[in-house]
Order: sequence, then C-alpha cells, then structure tokens
Amino acid sequence: MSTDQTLSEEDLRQALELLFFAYRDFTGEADTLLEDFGFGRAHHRVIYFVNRNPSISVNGLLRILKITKQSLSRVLGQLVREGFIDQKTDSHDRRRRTLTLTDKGIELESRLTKCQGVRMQQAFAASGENAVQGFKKVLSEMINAEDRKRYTGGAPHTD
Amino acid sequence: MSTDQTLSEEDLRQALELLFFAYRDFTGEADTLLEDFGFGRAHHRVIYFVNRNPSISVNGLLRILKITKQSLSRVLGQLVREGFIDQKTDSHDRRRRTLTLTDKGIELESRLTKCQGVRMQQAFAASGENAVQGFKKVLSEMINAEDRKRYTGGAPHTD
DNA sequence: AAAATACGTCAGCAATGTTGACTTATATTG
DNA sequence: CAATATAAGTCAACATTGCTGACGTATTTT
Repeated sequence: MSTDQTLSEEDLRQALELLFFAYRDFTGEADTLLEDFGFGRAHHRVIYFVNRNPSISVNGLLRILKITKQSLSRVLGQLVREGFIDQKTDSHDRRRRTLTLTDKGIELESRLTKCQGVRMQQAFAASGENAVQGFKKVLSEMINAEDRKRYTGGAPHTD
Repeated sequence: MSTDQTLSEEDLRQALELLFFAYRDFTGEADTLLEDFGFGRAHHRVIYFVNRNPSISVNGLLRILKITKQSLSRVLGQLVREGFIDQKTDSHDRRRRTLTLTDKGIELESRLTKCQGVRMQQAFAASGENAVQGFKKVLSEMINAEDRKRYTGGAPHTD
C-alpha cells in the first residue's frame, strides 16, 4: 500500500501544475452553463449536494461546504426563490428546514453534472481503468481525514 | 491506452466529489500561510509561475494564468512593490518587462510549494507509484488540448 | 510616418468568501 | 417551568479576485 519512493522536485511540480490546470479546465465548462442562469460556482455546489443528500438540513449543507451560513444564505435564498430548491419545515424538528431539489432543480443538476461527467468520462476512457483507480486513490489520500467519510458511501447527510 | 468501459453514475459522482474535496483541502494549507503575508491564492499563482519561468514577460504570465492584465496588475504590483518580484526592462525588446523572483520571493515560493508538496508526497507515498502514474494520466487528459503543453517540459515561457 | 505591441492605470462592477450583531422559533435540560 | 442551546434567518460592512471599458506612453514593426 505504501512505498518509500520519493518523487523528484520536478515530478512533484508537474503534478502540482497538472492539478491546477485540470481543475481550472474541468470547472470551466459548467461555469459557462451556469452563466445562462445567472448562477455561479457556489450555486452549483449547493445544487449538487442537495441532490446528493435529499432532505438535508441547512446545517448539514454548511458542514459539507465549509462556508458561513451568511455566504450560503445568499445563494440558497436565490435558488429557493427561483424555484430550484424546495424548503420545508422538518416535521421531526420544526427548527430545521429540509432542502430538496424541485423538478426544475433536478433538471439543472442533471445538465451540470452531465457537463462535467462527459469530460471526466473522456479522460477516464483515454486513461484506462487502472489509471482511474490510481486517480481516485491519490485524491482520496489528499483529502483531510475528517472529510474522507463525507465524499462517498452515498450515505446522505441529512443532519 | 483506451477502454470502452463506462463507469456507473455513482462511480462518476464519487470521482467528482473526490476532486472537489481534494482540491479544496489541498489549497487550504497554502492559503493559511499566504494570509500571514497578506496575500491570497492569486499571489501564490504569480509567485509559482514566475519561479517556474524565470524572466517571463507580463504577457507570458497572462497567457498561463488566463486572467486579464488588470487582474494581474493588482497582485503583481503588490509583489513588486513589496520586494518579492524583480521587474526589469528587457534589453532585447524594451517594451517588455522581465519578471524574476527576488531572494525574498524565492524563499516564500519555497515555503508555499513545500507546504503543498508535503501533502502531495504523502498522498503519493500512501498510494503507490502505479496510482501516481494513473493520477497524472487522468489529470493530463482532463486538461484542454491547447494547455496540455504548458504544464510540463519545464520549458520556460519567457515570451 | 503609421500601425501594432507591451505595459500600466483609472474606474466601476460582480461573485463569493469573511466577521459581527441581533432576532425568532423550537427543542432540550436542569 | 424556566433557562439554555440549537436551527435558521437577516442586516451591515469588508476583502479577494475575477471582469469590462477607456486611456496613455514607450517601443518596435511595417
């Protein structure tokens, strides 16, 4: 599982740059689509994680996104007002508001994810199954331990 | 080199999330260090690529970063004024200004890159050489074709 | 001499993050 | 039941980092 091999500084710098350019190009396409709706990347993240965690609470979303509630409120408020997200009082704890995508929200989420999915699928197809495993492995090792549980498992974060 | 295998939507979404969380956590540490200097991520990128391409011109830098000269000027101006970057008139074409890190700039660049390099090295060590190859392969496939030549080779972009 | 290029600057705007303070419901706890 | 904690919302101010548009100046190319 672990090797003692150390990469040269040049190899390391190449990897740093790869990550920078790849991330920029990767997000670029979805950004263009979002502009058509007057939204930005922050809206994208909210839509994505609400779809991924239906009925999530506001606090739950904050814990995933790691931004302040004031920041979230700006974009979330827009999404609710414009009918992309449905917000209702949780019957078990009436202090909470559960967040769920509307049909309109689901459609936008689908378009956005398809947009990024296509590029990633193409990169995966061109790289091979083995490379994909390595890609995922390295990324998961780069994530903070506390968050590693958050990305996967599909276990909804409704709290 | 290429497979026809298509990942499930769940696999794809996991990869999307991995990239999001990994990138955020990856940049987080350097951001903290930058704060001590009153700098942001934009300054980091300028310092990084000036170090990587000594004597690069302003236009050359703009082509790598893909931002406007007005955006660059804000951060570049700060870095020059505060003595992290040395700017001098190119003797071959006196319209151009060549950008190079000062000793102070080199030291900061070194600290910043070490900061990110350590995390990446650890992820690499925990993932194994084979995974690292896959990681790089997939990232390079995700980069826009026009930029793919820019990340590597170490060929300075002095123009 | 005219046009193109490289650089810089001023002004204003937008997206998205931050802090701090305060209010209203609702739930939990002593 | 009263006190406290939690969930959510809101108002205001500010910082960073993108953007556009409009100029000005020096230098090189045509």
